[in-house]
Amino acid sequence: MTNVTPSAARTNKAAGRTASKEVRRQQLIDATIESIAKYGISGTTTTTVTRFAGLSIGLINFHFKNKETLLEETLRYLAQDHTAHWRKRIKAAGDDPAAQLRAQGESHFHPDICSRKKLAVWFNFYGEAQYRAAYRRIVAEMDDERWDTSLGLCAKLIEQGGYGGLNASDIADTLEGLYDGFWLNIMIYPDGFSRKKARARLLQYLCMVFPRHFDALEGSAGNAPSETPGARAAPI
Amino acid sequence: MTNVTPSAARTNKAAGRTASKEVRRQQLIDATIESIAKYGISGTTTTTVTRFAGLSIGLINFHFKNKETLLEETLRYLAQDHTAHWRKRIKAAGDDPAAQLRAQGESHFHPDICSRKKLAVWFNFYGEAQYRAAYRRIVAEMDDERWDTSLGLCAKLIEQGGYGGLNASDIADTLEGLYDGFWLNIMIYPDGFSRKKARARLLQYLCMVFPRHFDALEGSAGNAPSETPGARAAPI
Amino acid sequence: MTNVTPSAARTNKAAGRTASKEVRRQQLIDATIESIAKYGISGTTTTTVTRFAGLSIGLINFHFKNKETLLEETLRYLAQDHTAHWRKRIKAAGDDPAAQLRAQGESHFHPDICSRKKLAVWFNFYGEAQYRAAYRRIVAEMDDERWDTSLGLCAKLIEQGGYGGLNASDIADTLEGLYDGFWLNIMIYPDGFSRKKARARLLQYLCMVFPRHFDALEGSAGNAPSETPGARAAPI
Amino acid sequence: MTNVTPSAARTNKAAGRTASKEVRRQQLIDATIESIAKYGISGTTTTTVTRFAGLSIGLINFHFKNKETLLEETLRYLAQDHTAHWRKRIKAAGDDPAAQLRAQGESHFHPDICSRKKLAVWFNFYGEAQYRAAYRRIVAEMDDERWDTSLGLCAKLIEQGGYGGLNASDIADTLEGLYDGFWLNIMIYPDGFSRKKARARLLQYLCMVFPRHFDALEGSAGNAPSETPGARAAPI
DNA sequence: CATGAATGAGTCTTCATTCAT
DNA sequence: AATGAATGAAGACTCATTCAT
Repeated sequence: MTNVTPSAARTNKAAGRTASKEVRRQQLIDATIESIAKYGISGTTTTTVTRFAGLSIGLINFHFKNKETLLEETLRYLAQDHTAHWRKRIKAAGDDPAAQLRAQGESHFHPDICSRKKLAVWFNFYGEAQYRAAYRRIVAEMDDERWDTSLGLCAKLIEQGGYGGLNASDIADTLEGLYDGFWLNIMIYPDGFSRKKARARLLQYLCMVFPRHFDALEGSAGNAPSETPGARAAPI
Repeated sequence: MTNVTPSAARTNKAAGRTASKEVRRQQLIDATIESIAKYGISGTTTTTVTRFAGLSIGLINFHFKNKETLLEETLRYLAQDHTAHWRKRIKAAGDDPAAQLRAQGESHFHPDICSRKKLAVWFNFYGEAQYRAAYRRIVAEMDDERWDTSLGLCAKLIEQGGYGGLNASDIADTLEGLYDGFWLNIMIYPDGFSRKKARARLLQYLCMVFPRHFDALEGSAGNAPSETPGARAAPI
Repeated sequence: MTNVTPSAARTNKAAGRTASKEVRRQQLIDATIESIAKYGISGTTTTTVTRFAGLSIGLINFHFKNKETLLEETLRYLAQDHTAHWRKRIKAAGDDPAAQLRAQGESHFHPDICSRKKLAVWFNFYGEAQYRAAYRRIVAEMDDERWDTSLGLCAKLIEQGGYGGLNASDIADTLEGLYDGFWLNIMIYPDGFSRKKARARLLQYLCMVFPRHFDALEGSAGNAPSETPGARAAPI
Repeated sequence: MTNVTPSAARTNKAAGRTASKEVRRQQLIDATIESIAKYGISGTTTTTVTRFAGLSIGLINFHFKNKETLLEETLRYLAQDHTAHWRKRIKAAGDDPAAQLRAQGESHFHPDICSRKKLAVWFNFYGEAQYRAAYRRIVAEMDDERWDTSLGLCAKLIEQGGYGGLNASDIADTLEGLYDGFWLNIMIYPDGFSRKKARARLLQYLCMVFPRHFDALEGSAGNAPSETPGARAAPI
């Protein structure tokens, strides 16, 4: 996401009448993320978005059918952004399924993906998902692919490692829970639960499940300096 | 939560002008939960709430300072409701810390707590938490107590079981992640991820971590009929 | 229509919070007529209407579903107002079909019905009728009843008078044309074509068609002082 | 009016950058008529007009001072179109005043003039005439000439035929009423009142007024097949 | 206590007009 | 000449809150 601050806004304006349709759309989507992160979906108005984008109000309805469409496109962008991220990381991890699973998992807690801003936006959309079919569809598509990939990798590990009683589907479900749950905790308790802790807990879990693939040392290494021992500390 | 259906609404009205302040407040809080579950926080208006409650619009501002206060009271009610539930379950579990930890965990996925309606409300509040300090405070208070209790129980188990490398705080964090993550998945994929599955996955995890306390069989038992094998199935 | 002038508006406001729903609705319909007469349908906004009514903008959407509904109700009111007027006049005309036909015809040019304000409103609706089925339905219902009545009266006169080659339907069509055409001319050329002239021309036509029922003198009497001899004079 | 269909639109575009100012103006006026006929004046935007014309939005403000001017020019075009039509018909009718009057009258109901599209546009402008002096001026100019011509012809016939009590001005007024009234009825009840019927009723009236000039047979001939006997049938 | 009509600030959306290309 | 992205004023509609009854 291009970093659009009020001062950057002026630059956008300078880009002015030349900017291509695609550029403007992305500008508005970025501004929407800023706005939702700051004011929530219900506090996000055409005015807040265009103010962040440094553009005039009329533009939202020019580049998107309406505000609702802008919100959906924003969610879609976030989903594709995330999916593209872990796909790239898996590819970069080589052929080892263990490395791939770890790469996928750690992608969730990478600063580019797991910023407070983006988490806030995600949970705003989750809140609305219950009664917005369009949101659910977008999220489900992303989750399905992620889950399927997860499942495939777990299955390979189980086969490779001869892990007797394990069920790949169970583990994929648990991983999914950890990803989402850690996200929520990072969002609500940024001082008590960090990305680093999340990665460490994730590795610990993988070490426990697939001991012959994940080195216990690694897990405990990630674990080491428990930044905030004791209570979860003050929330945001 | 009292079950407020439109037909029940009429009954409320019949209770009429004599109802005590406390009754009216609870009636409005229940209606707020209904409304948020159905329309989300942003779609919840004084009108939707009072319609669910079968009362007149003027009443919200009579019994609560304003709509915002009503929302906060609703969140507080949910938090206390949940806390009371697991406290009672722990008490009922006797003196065994393992049974207590399990009771606390399973409380999260008990139908009274983990209904689709309530989950929807929770995630609506989480969505807004980012920029509503009042919500964060209410949620944090509840979470802290839960986490502390969790931590204490894990510590006891570690001591009892002589589990070498384990760190109670790590496990409490992971449990917290599983609780929240499973909630999200139950909410978004009610057909793909059930309360039953959530309980099974939770027990599996506990078996893995505290094998000398939780019987592996139990875990696999809860695991048994994987209702929807394969893909996560259609969302809501 | 109650005469709502800006000064009267204040009185409405005084009537204030007590006014019954029916009264408020009529107040808004009256204000809509004022507004359309002054600014046309396209120039009629929620603001102009409520300003004429001396009420706040929010009220339109409280008493009517939306602005469109208010417009339809206004047209319906005008149609019913007109229909009620000629029905009453026919009744007052006794049993003579000639007197009844004349009464119906003259009703169109009675000051209560054929005011510049109301004509302006009628032709605004006619302009939109082409692509608003709702308007057409309302107008058609009124017109059908009027035409049927007209037809029946003409048939009686033909039978009574032994008018050989006449066809009641033809005459009803011609009368309908005269009513509408004279309305348009009165509206556009108030100085060149008056209600009085319209009545006179109507009677002339009736005298020509039904000479044994309508006295030629009457017609020429109504004709007498041709206020603006020569050209049609300046428009509005 | 050139027939501008979407496919023709592309051709216009092809005519492209070389088209003369006059051609572009007419193209826009034709598109305006299409647009008003379909969406009404209030629904006619720069976008609907340019879409019908197959041109870009910027052009309206390039070829006309503003949208209002385009509307006035469109009305002026319609008025001149109509005037030119009956003038040509009168000329073609030879020297007989009766034939000329009839020619003028029938011009109103000629398919080129009395199309549903054009009627719709006329009545849209009449609706706005009340508060748009510019429209009234344009309409009045056309009407005055028509009325004067009508008056002259009637005067000649009265003199020729020795019609005793007749007043040319009265008849011109009545004719004007019939023209406008029949137009309205054709527009609103295309299935119940046709151009053919309108011509027949007009001739019937002329036969009645000027029996020695207009053959009764002709009138009854035009009358003959009353397409829809009985009620006026469904509106548009 | 309770009601619900009334208020008006705030939102989304439309659209005539401008202007850099 | 022509284009169409950009602007922002103005419109319809929503809804928390007030208050007379």
